Amino acid sequence: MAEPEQLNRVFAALADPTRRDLVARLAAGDATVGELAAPYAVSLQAVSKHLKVLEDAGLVSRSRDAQRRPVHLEAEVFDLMTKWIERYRRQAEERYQRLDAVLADLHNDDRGADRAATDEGEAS
Amino acid sequence: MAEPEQLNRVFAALADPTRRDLVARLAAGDATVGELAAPYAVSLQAVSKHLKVLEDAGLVSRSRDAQRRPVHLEAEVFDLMTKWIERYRRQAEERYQRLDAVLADLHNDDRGADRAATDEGEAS
DNA sequence: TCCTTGTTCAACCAATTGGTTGAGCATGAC
DNA sequence: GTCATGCTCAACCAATTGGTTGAACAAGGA
Repeated sequence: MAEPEQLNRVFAALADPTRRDLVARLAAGDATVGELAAPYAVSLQAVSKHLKVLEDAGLVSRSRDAQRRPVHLEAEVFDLMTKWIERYRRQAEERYQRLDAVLADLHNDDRGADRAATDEGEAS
Repeated sequence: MAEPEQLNRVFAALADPTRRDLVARLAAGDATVGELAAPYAVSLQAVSKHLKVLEDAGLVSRSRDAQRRPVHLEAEVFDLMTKWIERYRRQAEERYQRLDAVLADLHNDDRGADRAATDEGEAS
């Protein structure tokens, strides 16, 4: 899958609180669709749909065990997101630091100018 | 804003490639709506809507400069996402490590049993 | 073979989303 | 005041989404 398209799907998948909760519970271990659906007020079919969304995003995989379809979290996909996020956070932070440096320089120049003026005043 | 609701909005906001591109460009510095809209094929109003989604998610803020509305990236919100992601990634990784340890133990036991059996064979 | 269990598929519905266009508003320039 | 600029608001449209129910499928147990 193209990376931008996968980013679309992963972010969209995690935009739903039910799906985030599914991911949270799957981090503790694999589970079947029935087990996953039990705590929610919605139908089993709705949960099955949510799992399909997560699967299409590459966040989970499903195998087979008799009638059951155990669901497994594929945590590597998280890296795709954190890489994207960290890249721009770092860029923004570096920009702030440069801005701070410029402001600090301006401040120092001001203080330097003040001190020079004072020195001149004292000398005159 | 409640944290789950903000997570909904932030993830949903970044699920759109145009909005991710806006964030990427804003990481390089503030910009006006017109500047941001220029490279895209869509109308200025569409970009304005995208910026509203990013603003509602807390990802950008807008101030005023005469007729212009400079847009500014609020990079702190990224932390909310990375905190959520890292929590479950760590949990999943720890689980894998425990599983590896169990498998290694089983393997050692097997080798131990093999060796014991061999020893017994050799001893008998 | 038929039944039960676990799950998916299909059709439908209401709400949301991303886009459009046209009108309107805020602000500085004349 | 009038005008131009930069942007938002409102109404609308097609496509997508999250939910429903009912039917169908896959696989083990009686």
